[in-house]
Amino acid sequence: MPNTLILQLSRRDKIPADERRELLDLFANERVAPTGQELIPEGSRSSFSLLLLDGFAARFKTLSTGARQITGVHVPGDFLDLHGFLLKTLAYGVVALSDCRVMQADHENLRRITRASPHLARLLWMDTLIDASISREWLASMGRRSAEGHLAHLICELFTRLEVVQQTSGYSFRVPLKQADLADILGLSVVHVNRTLQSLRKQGLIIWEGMRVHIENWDGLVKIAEFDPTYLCLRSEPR
Amino acid sequence: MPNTLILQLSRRDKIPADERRELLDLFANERVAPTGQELIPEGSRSSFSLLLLDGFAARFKTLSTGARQITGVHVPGDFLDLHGFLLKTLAYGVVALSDCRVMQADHENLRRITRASPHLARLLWMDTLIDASISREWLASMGRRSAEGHLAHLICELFTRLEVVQQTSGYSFRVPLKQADLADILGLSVVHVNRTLQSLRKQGLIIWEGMRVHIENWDGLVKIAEFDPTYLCLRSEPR
DNA sequence: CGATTACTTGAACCGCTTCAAGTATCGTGG
DNA sequence: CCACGATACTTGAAGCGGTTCAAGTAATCG
Repeated sequence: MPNTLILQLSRRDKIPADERRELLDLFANERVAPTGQELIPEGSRSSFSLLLLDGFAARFKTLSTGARQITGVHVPGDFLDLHGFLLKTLAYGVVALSDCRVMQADHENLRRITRASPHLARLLWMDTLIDASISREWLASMGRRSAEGHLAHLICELFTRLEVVQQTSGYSFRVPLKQADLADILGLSVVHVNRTLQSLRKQGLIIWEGMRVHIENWDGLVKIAEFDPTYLCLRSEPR
Repeated sequence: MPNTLILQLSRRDKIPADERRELLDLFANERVAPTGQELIPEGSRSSFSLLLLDGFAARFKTLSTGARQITGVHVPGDFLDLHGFLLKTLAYGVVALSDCRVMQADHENLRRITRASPHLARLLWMDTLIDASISREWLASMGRRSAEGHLAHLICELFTRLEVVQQTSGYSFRVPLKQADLADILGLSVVHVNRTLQSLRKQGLIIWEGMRVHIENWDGLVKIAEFDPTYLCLRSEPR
């Protein structure tokens, strides 16, 4: 079932059949969470980590004003909280942005297979490093890109990540994000997200209708986003 | 020599003497880099990772406009690019913000000791996870905190991190950051950083003169920063 | 069909940027 | 030892990007 994870990992390194089997055996307790449910509460401790099989989820932090900042978006094949394996206490919550299907990997088992297989340990470590790399790229977006560049960059990133897990068809893909979610991702107000989307539409770069996104002009979008996929580490090499 | 690394790690877990020895043996080729030198060039590949022994360094990305965003600040005892061990190609450069002393750990050796000792592997993995956790907290600052809250939060974080490596005396510490560096960290203009600093000073929260910072009112600073150190994982527990 | 939620639009406002100039500090060569 | 240049910091004023408030429209759903 967690084939999307295998798709992600094998995009970055070769994974022998026995390691695939060990990975797949890791997961149990498949369950479904409806849109809006807190999959992992803020500041919680847990004895397992969740793998997202289906849907979109987001890491978030809520400030005292009630403002919410989303610090990461997860697509199928992503771990939601693999860092919880070692950090123990999570400073952030994870919420389902759409209906989600997840499975859990007990930390006990993670500990067992990472001790037994240094290569699997490195692959999982790498997974958390790519996660971190995305956060850094988001920091650059927040700090130094315009609202338009930032949004364009997000669209480029989501498209690229969804392509890896085969959730695109041509330049079209499903993104179950409301404009309010986008606002919390981009650190903008909903009103401005709306206007920024319109600007991208008027330039003939994208079509965003409901939850379907179509990129009309990839090169143009990449250009105003200054999108360079290096940070997503999509080359397969020994890790 | 790399005692600050041990200070950091043992703040999060117990480290047996033999592991300490193995860690210390990892590092070689101590060298000094003057302020402004690029310790690691943008987009580079490397066969070793650097540990910062002394000074301040920063991860940065430069956009086509020439604007620079700093996505992470390093203090003594921090790895500058431990993620390079597995990611291979680094999307970011690292620059010395002050005169720095560094040592290097060959990836070959990292591979050897992480294979031999699962616990050391987990400690190093954890180190990169804390790094990621800081990035996420920075995202929350960038997106949803005011300039004042953001700067206050940075000061709280730097104080806390420097305390771990015993680089504070009371509420005073040395921070070799120019206002231009602060601007690139906070994603603001130099002018506004200047005004925001003045505002914190006028409220009697901090004294920032040259490279010396003194926190006059910790509780007040924590309050406007909404600083909660959970994300720094400062509790010692089995990892 | 009515209620709720998502999206859209307009207008006033404000936080931060930009531009431009001035001051302070410090190292360096004459 | 001072004059000079370079760099960091500071200040003022105008402008813009994004927010906020408020209202209206469209889509969704029991």
